[in-house]
Amino acid sequence: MSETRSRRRGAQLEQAILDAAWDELREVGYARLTIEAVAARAGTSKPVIYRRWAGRAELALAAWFRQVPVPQGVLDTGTLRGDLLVLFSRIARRADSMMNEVVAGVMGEAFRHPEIAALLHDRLTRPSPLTSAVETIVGNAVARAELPPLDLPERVKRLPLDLIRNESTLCGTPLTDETLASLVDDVYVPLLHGLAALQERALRKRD
Amino acid sequence: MSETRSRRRGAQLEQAILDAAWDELREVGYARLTIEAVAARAGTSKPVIYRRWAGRAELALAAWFRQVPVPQGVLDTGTLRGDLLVLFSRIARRADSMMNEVVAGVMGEAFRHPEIAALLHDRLTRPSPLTSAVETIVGNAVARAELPPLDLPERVKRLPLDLIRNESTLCGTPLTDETLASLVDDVYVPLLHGLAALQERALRKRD
DNA sequence: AACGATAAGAAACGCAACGTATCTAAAGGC
DNA sequence: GCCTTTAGATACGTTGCGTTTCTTATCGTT
Repeated sequence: MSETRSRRRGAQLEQAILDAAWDELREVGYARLTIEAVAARAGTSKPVIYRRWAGRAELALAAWFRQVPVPQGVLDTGTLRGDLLVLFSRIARRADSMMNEVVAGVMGEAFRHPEIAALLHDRLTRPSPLTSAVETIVGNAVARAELPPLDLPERVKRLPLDLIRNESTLCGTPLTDETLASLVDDVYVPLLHGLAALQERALRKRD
Repeated sequence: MSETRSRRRGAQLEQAILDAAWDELREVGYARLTIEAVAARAGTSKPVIYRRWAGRAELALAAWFRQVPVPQGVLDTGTLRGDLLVLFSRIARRADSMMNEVVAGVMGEAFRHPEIAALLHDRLTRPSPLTSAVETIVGNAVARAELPPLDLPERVKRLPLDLIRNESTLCGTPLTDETLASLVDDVYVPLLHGLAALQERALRKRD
């Protein structure tokens, strides 16, 4: 056993810690994440971690944010509903792997630490590959004349993720196809039609 | 100091513990809830609590469920949007007092304890005063001919609570009036119109 | 190449809360 | 008034916290 492993510093060490934290998150989840375990796994010690992050929440968020979202290929099933179903299940698949438990756990602490809440909120409301996927899908539907032209409020672009996170955090179990279908059929598609109709109506009234 | 306080048992003791747990929840939140503090506050001891509940999550849920929702007076501002705004802000006011942090915290543990997830899910999807308030409001709007008649899927009845919980858990801070207005104007009202339109369209096609 | 500032790594700290086990004596059922 | 149940008290070992102290490897500078 070589005791000669060189002593890491700076960015290299930071990466190793974040990798270890991510692995721990995947194995035991946020609730059982301990600084000590992360330190052990990264082959370092607690003070090194505490010098960089204030606590579990910051560390977990840093580890999470570093995982770059895999850019997803464009999709076009030919119908709005079909595209949305694919999008929703992609989100759900990615979501239930990890995110929800981390989000839930971190949120619990965000209650007392506004700066953590801010980090989290910022991350989850920022435009993302996901919101632009929504734009593309709706744009395609409009081009197909499945929908009248419409403006998407930011909140509506975020809604798929919010719906899925909500559902998935409450269930614990992975979302079923029926649930995803219900989100699309009972909520999102009607919402898009309603938005388009109301915007059209407002436009007509203005003339 | 009278050491003669009678020794409570059974239901009476249970109430006292749940009251103490609820008070602790309001004071320090779920993240800092400790069994020891609850025991101390209730004037009892840890084993008594562990004999009844398996851990923090179960205790917190029990304390929460026991708090009966205050039945709210009927509301009728004369418009769908107005009624919804009142409803949403009522929910938000009640929600951010406690619920979110407990839900977030419990969800963090639900990840590893399916039976807790089930309890929580059951509680949050069950018909409630809230879902019937939605029914009433929408019913009134239909009666006023603000909306065509429509069936509300269960998911749509639950949506106001879900939207507010989502927003409120992410923000940490109490929801602003603008946020509530955005939920109503960008999401819920369009959704109702879209649902009505699609249902109407489906009906017409069937004939 | 030697020096000095920086920061990693190891160890130990007191603290808080965990969940459990043991014991006593008080309450309620019969 | 006996007897089963169980509340309440106490103490236990354990875990992880967040911090402190100290040694020494690494890096930038001269």
